[in-house]
Order: sequence, then structure tokens, then C-alpha cells
Amino acid sequence: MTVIESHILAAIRRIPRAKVSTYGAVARAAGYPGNARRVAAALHGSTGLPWHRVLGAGGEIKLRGDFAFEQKFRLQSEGVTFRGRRVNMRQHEFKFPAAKRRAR
DNA sequence: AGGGTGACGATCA
DNA sequence: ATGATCGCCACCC
Repeated sequence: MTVIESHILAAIRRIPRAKVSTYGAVARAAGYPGNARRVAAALHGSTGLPWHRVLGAGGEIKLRGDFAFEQKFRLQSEGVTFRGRRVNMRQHEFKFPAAKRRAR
């Protein structure tokens, strides 16, 4: 568990129920702008997180196959509405408080 | 050290 | 909308 990873996971845990965010936004909120890929990687190897509340830019589901179905199902269960593969961000995006960049 | 990788993102044809 | 391309960056050989 690296420090960057712990910061990223902490940010993800702050996303409230029925709200969503994006890989890029989580990276910025954790203090690591430009590290969207780290967010995805951290998510991939962790458990017990609201992983389904993290989407690609524009509110698009980036997973494919069964995982994509699972994510959509979980979100809809929380009341998040979809327009095809995307969620209405105007309505469901969680706005993180501004965060400062962290040292790498 | 150097090259490949990816649940990314922005841009363009 | 869809696919290609390029920029990006920590990880893992």
C-alpha cells in the first residue's frame, strides 16, 4: 500500500451514496492531478470501497462486460439514473472540496 | 536504466 | 458515436 494509493482510496470513500465522481476528479481531490490511471489501478486491486461510484470523464462507464453491468446495476440501486452508458452528471456528480497538490 | 502497461483524458478525423 | 493518437505517470519486470 503506497501513500498515493491511501490518499486516493480515502477520496473515494468520501463519495456519498447516490453520488458519483470520475477517475480524474478523484485524482485531483486526492492531490494528484494527472493521475487518473492510478485511481483506476488502486480501485482494481482493492475491496470494500464504493468502486461503482467512480466513472470515466463525462460520467461514462469505462468497464466492459459483466463488470459494466454490475456497476450500472449498483448505481441504479442507489437511485442514479442513466442515459445509455452515461449518468447525468449535472444531477449526480459529487463535488469534492478543492484540494492542494501533493508532493510526489 | 528502459520499455511495456492501463477500470484515463482530450482532441480530431 | 466510434476509433485512432498522443500526453500522462506510477508500476512492474
